[in-house]
Amino acid sequence: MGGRDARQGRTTVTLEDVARAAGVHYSTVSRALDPTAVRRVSVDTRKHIQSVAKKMGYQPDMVATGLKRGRTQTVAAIVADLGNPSIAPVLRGIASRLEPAGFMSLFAETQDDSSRLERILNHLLSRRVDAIILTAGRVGDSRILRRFVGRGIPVVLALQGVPGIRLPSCTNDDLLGGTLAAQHLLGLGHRRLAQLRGRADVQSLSQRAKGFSKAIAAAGATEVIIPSTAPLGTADDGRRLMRVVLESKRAQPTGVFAHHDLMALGALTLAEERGLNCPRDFSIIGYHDLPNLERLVPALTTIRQPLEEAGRAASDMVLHILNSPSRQPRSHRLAPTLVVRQSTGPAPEPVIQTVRK
Amino acid sequence: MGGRDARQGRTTVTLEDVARAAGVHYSTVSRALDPTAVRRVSVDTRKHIQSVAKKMGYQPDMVATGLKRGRTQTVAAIVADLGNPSIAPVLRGIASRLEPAGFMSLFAETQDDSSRLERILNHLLSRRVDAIILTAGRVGDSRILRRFVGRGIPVVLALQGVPGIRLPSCTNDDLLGGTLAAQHLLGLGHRRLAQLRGRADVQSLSQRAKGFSKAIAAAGATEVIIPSTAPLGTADDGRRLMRVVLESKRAQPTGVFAHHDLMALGALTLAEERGLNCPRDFSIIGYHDLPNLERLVPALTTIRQPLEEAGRAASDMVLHILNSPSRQPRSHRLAPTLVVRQSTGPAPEPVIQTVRK
DNA sequence: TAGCCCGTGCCAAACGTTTGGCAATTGCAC
DNA sequence: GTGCAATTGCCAAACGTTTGGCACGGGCTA
Repeated sequence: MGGRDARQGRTTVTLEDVARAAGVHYSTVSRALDPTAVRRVSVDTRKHIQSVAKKMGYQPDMVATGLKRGRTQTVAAIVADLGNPSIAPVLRGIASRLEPAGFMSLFAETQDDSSRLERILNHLLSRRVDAIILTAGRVGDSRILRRFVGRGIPVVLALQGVPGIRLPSCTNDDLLGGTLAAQHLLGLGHRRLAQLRGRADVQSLSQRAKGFSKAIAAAGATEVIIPSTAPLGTADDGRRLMRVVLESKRAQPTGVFAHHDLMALGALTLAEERGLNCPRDFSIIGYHDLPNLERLVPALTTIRQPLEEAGRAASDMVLHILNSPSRQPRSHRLAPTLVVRQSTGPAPEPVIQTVRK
Repeated sequence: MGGRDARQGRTTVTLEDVARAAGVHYSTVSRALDPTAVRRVSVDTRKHIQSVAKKMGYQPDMVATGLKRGRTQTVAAIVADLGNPSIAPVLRGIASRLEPAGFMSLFAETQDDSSRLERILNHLLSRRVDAIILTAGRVGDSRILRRFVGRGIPVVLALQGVPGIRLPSCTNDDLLGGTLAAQHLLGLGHRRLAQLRGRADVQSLSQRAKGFSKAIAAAGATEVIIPSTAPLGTADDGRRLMRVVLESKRAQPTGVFAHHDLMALGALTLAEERGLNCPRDFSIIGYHDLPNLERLVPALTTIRQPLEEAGRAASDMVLHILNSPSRQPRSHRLAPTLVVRQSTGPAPEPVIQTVRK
């Protein structure tokens, strides 16, 4: 009695405890603490109850609330791969928006496995999560997702769309990204350009390719087509594709666009092993602006996507849907930006480069 | 009637729906579906009910279950920074263990902010999460955590301990890591060694330093002490500390141990800028085995920690506590391993190196 | 054939909230 | 001083599940 933190042990303090302590009925406590039901309880009882509740450390049980109200003030973000360095900023953007709105954000990982996605969605549904933000869509997932949107739980897509289902989404403008890459190289005087492409069946990558090609065509410059593509977008892929470029009999491109920073990295090291100097002999530009790569020599020019903003925008959509479920929000497309570093420079004098073996 | 997926709309199917369809009381359905209550219902009613439930797509509502049972079959893992590349494998290890045990694992991020940690813990508590795995401990957090262990919810620490509170934990053996680094360099014939240290007030880092120093002393070799430490462990820090080494008037070390791969990276580029060749003139070894760095030239020799195993071990502890809350499990300490690549080699001939400016 | 016990299924009370409805109280105008 | 409305607080039913207890019936033993 009179001690600090009188309550102890594993017991949890309920509405009824607060009511007893405050000398009112527990439903009055519930009303006093619910900001939307202000007018049902007088202002001084309200104040009194609030102070008692605070003193007792009362915290509403979201499980009970969830059962009664049908919503749990929780939004889940599902990602394919937590190890992907692009993901953390997105999740941070999500949390930054949801938290002030009174929602908790929880994260789960599919490991790019559709069956795991299904299990996660089942779990979340049975835990009555209020909405889902998905950055992990794969081709076959529309069937699974359809079951859930049918259940009335809002699903918003971030970063990538899911083919086969129409959902509000917030993606990056990869077409513009490819265009920016091309325009940068063209602006430096390069007239023969090539791209090291990622998988054609990934929409974002094919968009990058398209934006790049169109900008080159529009400027009347030449694109040296490399037919093969990179299955994974790793440094090894980059090396392999760059080898194709360098061993081609045709005139070499002086500007290269890699669809992924790691590919650019691999391409760069291979070219330097073969005696070429970047950016003197050729320029290269990557994509993603991966962390920890700024320190490379030469530091990589790249395309940066507004990841945190993508997370924020996706959360805003979710909040919008939860507040006014009447109408679906419009999908966004966010603009990437060019980050110029040392791996791109003026086009070399127009002498056909020969590879020194 | 006869159609596929007769049920539709946003309605959810409850125990009572199943009971009506199966022609039994809903409590019988509950028992038929609960594997621990097998013996209260005959085997054929059981089978019948199960098939009906499956056909109707019944899924128990964990919110209602949670309210009644007090547990939600959910474990949360809290991390400081989702962008830290060491984290994803740990979380994957956690999920891999929890999932087959019937638990869902959810992730949350503190952004290394104690107040956010407190808010997250409150949220999780009010959502009746069954246990918490924390990899985000900071010095001041013991007070916050104490409140939660008092509430009877198991907390297990992974990767790093939290000073000031005794909790079952599963950490990496940094002392051994430092020892391995030293022994590797000593085995290559290096006799003058130095370390680029991280913050002394981070326990894991001071342990690395200690292991390294002790192994050198035990071998009768010389440690060139660099007094300053790296506040962040970035490449910039590495450059700065390496500059101190190279500009010292004393005889240069030939083997260097950086407490973080990125520091090693910075140190390496600085040394090469100053005309030194790695591994001919000096060897360097990092820590963490960061992804995407294998491709560097020279590829970094480093210490790899068993991250996924740390996640698995932490989950095992959680499951153990949940199954038999009587006794606290013993804390683990996991052994890191040495990954030899190209940045370490035989010690150069014993000629005092001079830095070419 | 009577008595017991066990196997089976139903009832109803919780878990901690929210919330519509109603009763009690107050303040006001006449 | 009475009637009325407005204000405030209480009751109780729900949300979907778990689970102790009880009733019923049938098979066994005596």
